[in-house]
Amino acid sequence: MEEDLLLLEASVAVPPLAESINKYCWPNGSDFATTEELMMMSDLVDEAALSSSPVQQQEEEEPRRQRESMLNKLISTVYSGPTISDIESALSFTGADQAAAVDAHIYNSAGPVVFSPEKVLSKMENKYTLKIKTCGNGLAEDGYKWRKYGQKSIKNSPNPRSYYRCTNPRCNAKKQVERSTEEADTLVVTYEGLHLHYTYSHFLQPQPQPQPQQPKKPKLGGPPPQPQPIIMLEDLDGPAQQDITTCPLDATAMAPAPPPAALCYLDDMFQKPAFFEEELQQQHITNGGLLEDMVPLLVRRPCSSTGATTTTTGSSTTSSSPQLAPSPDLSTSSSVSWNPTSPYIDMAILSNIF
DNA sequence: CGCTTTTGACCAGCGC
DNA sequence: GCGCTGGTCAAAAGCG
Repeated sequence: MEEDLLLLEASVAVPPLAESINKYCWPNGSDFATTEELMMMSDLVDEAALSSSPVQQQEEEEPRRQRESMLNKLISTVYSGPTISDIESALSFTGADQAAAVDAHIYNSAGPVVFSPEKVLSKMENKYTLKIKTCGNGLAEDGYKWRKYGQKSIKNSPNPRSYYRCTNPRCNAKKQVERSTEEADTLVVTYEGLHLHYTYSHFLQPQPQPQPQQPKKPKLGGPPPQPQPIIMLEDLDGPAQQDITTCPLDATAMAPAPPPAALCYLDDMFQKPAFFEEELQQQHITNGGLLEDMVPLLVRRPCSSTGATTTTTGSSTTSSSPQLAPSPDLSTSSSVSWNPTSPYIDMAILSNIF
């Protein structure tokens, strides 16, 4: 493919970038570049173009257009889920519910609109299942703080199912966790409902690095949480797992990788640019940082080709202290300390949205 | 003391 | 209507 050669040429022309591109190209050793990786590559190549001479830039203008076209084609090929416009459509309700109007405001490019979470939930699929590889420690973190409110033994399953609810009083997100019967080191986590907030600790509460080790609850007893769990997103509507990702993830970010449509926005957020933090902080102060504040930030902030030096360092200092059920079967949730340097955004939110 | 987990009871949905 | 099953409630206990 000619366009592929352009990418390769760009990486060769700028040696430092070549390393970076190699880092993002198939970082998990697979032979398939995810759309996220493609977008990262695109940004890196854009940098190469910007660092070139004006003449070179002019000469590279056409290849760049071709590349963008190629990326768009690839994205449209790889991703068949909801698009940004779908999301905006889903969020752009002019609800008659005045209570909802008071409680939830979002903005789009056309100005403020009223957003009714209930209507979004009814319109969008708000339940999905994750299969989470636990690396032997039986832990699964997703950046949220959960409170366990029940546990039931399930028929034809040797493992009990635990029920968790988001501790945020304004959030009705829930999840069910049970250990897979097929794979002992895999947890089946079913998320239900939208988080009406983001994980404050990730964006707003910088923590000292390295993060101090938090004491673990005695009943845990196991080894410290280890990074790089493997997760797979499973569509409830079908038995087959979607080929979402098997990328290693930070243990503090046990959440599905975002579908590609969100990638250009996520890429920006991973940088945590000053404007973004400031905006988040301001909105957090004014109304407690609800999801409806988060979403417009995602939607309003289009992909920027400037400053796209994504560094997914993903240091994993999981200091969470989830409590185990009496049986040594599963353990997720609770008391998450999000590593502020982690590149992983609140994927649970985003996966609900996208 | 406040928060979280545990666990039996209760409830609702579903199939027969 | 009845029983089964999954989901939720809430009091008690545990923990820091």
